[in-house]
Amino acid sequence: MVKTIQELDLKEACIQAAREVIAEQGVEGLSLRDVARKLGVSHQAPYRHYPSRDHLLAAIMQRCFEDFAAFLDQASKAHASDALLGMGQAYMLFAAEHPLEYRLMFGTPWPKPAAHPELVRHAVHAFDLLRHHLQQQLQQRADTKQSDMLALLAQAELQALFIWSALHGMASIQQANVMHHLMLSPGVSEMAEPYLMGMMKTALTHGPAKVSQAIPASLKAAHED
Amino acid sequence: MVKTIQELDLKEACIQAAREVIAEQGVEGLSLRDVARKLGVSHQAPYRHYPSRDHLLAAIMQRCFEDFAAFLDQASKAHASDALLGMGQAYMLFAAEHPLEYRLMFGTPWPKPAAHPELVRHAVHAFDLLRHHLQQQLQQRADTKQSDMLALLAQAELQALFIWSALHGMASIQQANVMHHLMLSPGVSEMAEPYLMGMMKTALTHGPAKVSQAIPASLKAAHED
DNA sequence: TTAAACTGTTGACACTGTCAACATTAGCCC
DNA sequence: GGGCTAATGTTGACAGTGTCAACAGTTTAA
Repeated sequence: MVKTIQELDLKEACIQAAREVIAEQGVEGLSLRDVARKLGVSHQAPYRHYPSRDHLLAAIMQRCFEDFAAFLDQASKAHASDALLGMGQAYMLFAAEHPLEYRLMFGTPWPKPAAHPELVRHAVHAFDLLRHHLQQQLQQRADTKQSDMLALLAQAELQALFIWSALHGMASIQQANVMHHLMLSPGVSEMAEPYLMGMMKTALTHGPAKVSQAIPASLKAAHED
Repeated sequence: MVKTIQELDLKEACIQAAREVIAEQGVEGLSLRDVARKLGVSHQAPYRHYPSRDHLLAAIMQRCFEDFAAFLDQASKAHASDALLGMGQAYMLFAAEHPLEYRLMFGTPWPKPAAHPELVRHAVHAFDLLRHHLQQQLQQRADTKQSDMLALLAQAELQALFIWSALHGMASIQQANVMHHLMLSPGVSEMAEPYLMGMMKTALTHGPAKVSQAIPASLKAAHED
């Protein structure tokens, strides 16, 4: 009897088939039975390789993070003159070209992190690319003066979180396809992303301004009625 | 026979019960049959008021946007000396105190927008608060010089998108509870939000720097293998 | 060779959203 | 009032889902 599943490797084939289903119907439409049908296999076969639907999803998400990190890494190297800008643009490019993968990584409610430590590791690695790059850059600029290494690292992390926030926020907005509904002035939609990049550059150049921490207790009280 | 559903208004009671279920089990765990059980009513009763599960979800999301917009509006008025900062901090406060509502509005895949125009209207309204405020502020600063009204509006929209991106990105990161896994330097986690506010203020004060649009075609090509 | 592990199959269970048909009630026109 | 219609709620069914249990074949190891 000929095996109909591709290449005799069901575990791998599950991931591939699931990614296809996700590409067709979105994450919500993914069902284990669907991938089983797609592979011409009984509805319980995938269960021999993944203890639950969430575990298969976690495996797919892990792949996405690997691809994502590799893409960012490649971009920062290929664009060495301004690697930071390269990474930023690569981030947005990836989100635009792989909306479903991006959604899977950052838009889908995660399974319990404790159950999927590998997934967490790979996700953190993508962040570390950004963190390490910023740290090196700061260190390079400040190496003449003797600087506190720890403070430098902390600053790099703050910058990384800022950059990540801005990029992720913009990518989310673009993915939600919500700009069409905002009735923006002509051209604004296309300028939003380069504008954001410019603002980030300004902020990173000048550093944070002082803000008065002044959310009044009155608001909190009025709100927790 | 005594009606057991609260206050004889099943349509309204559905929304309330659904929000409770969501608060307990998250959006994914919401089922129409659950809310029916919770209200002591047959599993088809909610169907008389909402044509589908998505319509009930849309109604709830709409409520959330109303609350959210009202909260932002109140904050900008209560904090008139720097209304923009007030709105920003209110945004983060709302996300922190109502994580499930926030997730519902910005983290859940939306139902087809065309089927729920009211929902879109309410969501856009929250954005308009920010846009109008920025527009007024720009206009006020520039009224001595005669400025192009249209360009002013476009600039306000760019600023609004920038602010929204940064705030939404940071809120998403905080909600995902992912900072714990990043092994950040001590104190960084708490400083991330005020740091972001400072960076936003800097960017808004100085305006965007020029960036070289230089994502190379080579990357795109290498990527679409 | 024999026992154990791995991998896949069939069948069941509880659960879901949704459709169809039926029952009850409220309101309204004559 | 009587009767018609719409609104509202109920019961029952159907297909689809994730998951558990029991079974069968195949590979591996002792």
